[in-house]
Amino acid sequence: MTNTDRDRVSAAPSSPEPGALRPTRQRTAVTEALGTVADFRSAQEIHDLIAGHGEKVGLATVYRTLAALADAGVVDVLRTEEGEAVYRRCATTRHHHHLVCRTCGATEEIEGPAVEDWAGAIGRTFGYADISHELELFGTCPKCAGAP
Amino acid sequence: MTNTDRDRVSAAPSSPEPGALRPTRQRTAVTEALGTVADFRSAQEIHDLIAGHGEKVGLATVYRTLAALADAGVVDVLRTEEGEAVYRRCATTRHHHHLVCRTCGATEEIEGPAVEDWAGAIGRTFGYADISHELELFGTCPKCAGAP
DNA sequence: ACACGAGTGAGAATGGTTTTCAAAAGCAGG
DNA sequence: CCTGCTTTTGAAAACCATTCTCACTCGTGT
Repeated sequence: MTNTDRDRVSAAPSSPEPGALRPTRQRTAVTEALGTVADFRSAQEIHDLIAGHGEKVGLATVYRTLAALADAGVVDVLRTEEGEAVYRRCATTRHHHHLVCRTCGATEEIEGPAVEDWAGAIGRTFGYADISHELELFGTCPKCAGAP
Repeated sequence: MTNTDRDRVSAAPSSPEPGALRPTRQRTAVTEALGTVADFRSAQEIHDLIAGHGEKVGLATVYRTLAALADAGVVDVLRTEEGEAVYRRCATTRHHHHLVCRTCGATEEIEGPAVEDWAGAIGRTFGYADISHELELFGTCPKCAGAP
């Protein structure tokens, strides 16, 4: 139920393409805010970011927009230890993972073909189909390790 | 306050080792409930499970006990897509991962020394210290693939 | 049995996220 | 520039998992 499942009415006189989002001031503000930061941010932080920039966008709209973007694969979502959702616009839309500094939040995008293969092999071993996986690394970045 | 000052005991008589949990009816109920299921369950589901068994344990206590068990490494915790925490008593307390059927929730415990090494190597490459990682596989188990 | 701290539970509080719904904005055609 | 239709928005309320509060009970060592 967390899906952005809109009922696309086929009776629409001249309905455009399905799934086409209307470009609005608010949505622009969200994507721009995402562009100004390099690490994962919560919806509320993004909301504050926009506010600090002078614009005013409702929190609900930020959540909606973020969900839509995540849905479209434009942003990556992951959950903090506490279960809070954090978002980040990634350089690539391709499948990849992250190495996140648990102190400052700095993030590196990483790929691991070996892991992908390994996951597939494990799946086959157990007879599981349609294997997918979630993998995130956490650590302390050089900067934070140097100056605690 | 009627301070019966005779207990000037600096070495508290009744606080021996830290981390020693007192065995109570409630805690037994929780661990037993965990023993009757093979897959990951939410705190509330476990609470219901206990209730269905005739026992009555407060939800808050279930949460507390689960947290303690997770803390002790006796149960594994992971987050569902929606951010809900789910718990499972695993066969081993050693570090491992899971292959979870996304249809029926059946779970296999898996180990991947190669992945551990890979994670460490990645960390070193980027100069990150104290590398840890979260990894879960999802798929469709043979049973569910056969009879949808 | 006694005392005292750990453990418990009902309900309130928290806090992130979603929903509601009426008003505002977009879009296409007249 | 109007008109009718749909999408989007936002403030506040609803939701819901989880945690906290606090008076009370239980387990344990003496």
